[in-house]
Amino acid sequence: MLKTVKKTTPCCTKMGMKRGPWTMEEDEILVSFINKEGEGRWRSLPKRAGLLRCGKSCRLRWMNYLRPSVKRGGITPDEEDLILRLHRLLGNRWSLIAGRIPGRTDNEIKNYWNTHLSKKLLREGIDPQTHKPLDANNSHKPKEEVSGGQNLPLDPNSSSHTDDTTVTKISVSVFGDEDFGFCYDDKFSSFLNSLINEDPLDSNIPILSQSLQTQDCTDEIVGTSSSLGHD
DNA sequence: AACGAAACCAACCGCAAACGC
DNA sequence: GGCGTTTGCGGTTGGTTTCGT
Repeated sequence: MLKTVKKTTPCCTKMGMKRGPWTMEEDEILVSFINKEGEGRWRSLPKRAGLLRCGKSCRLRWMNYLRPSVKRGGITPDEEDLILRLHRLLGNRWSLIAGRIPGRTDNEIKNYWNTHLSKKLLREGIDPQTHKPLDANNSHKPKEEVSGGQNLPLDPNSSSHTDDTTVTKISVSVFGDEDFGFCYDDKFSSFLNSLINEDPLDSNIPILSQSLQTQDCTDEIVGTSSSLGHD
């Protein structure tokens, strides 16, 4: 799987690289540089901008804090509801979830989930990973193990993000042990949109079925997993 | 007022896919 | 097609703030 043993580059531990919280001066330098030169080429950006930070750190700071589109402030109830629904569907695919919530970053949503929502679900007796009642999880092992499925909408173990841009497997066992198979991203996107625009949880099942039925996903289920939309 | 515990969140780390030569 | 580099992701850490005693 891994091509070769890669020399990791602990960029932030390099000599002279600054770490920790960003100062206003650094923020200003980064913002004005990106406004002038644009995003990208993160690795060389610090040098070009005159910052004593690693590229990763600059990118993170920009993406999570400095971008003009980043919305600051508390998560609204609507957003919270959306996060819950998307997480039930997608699992810990924070960037995917964030992509559906304008102005919110994956880091912010991840933090909000870990500090608020997962605890809230636990208080309500719901497993934050499976979104099933805790009792149900304990009393009987779900049968998706038999079919190779998992409790999570998406396989938590294979946490690879391989398929985000090509193919996405939706195993919506949460909604009743159904495996919807593989769908290409545009289909998945429209499916998510339908989910977002529709209301509450229980009504999602027909929505899922309907939207997926119309998307001839089954064509992609068999035989294409090896090509996975590449080339 | 002082202290410790809990909560919060920005930032870091390591991994893997995507990209480019 | 192979290989090195860059980018993006999710998990985790640790510093700061808030809360309770």
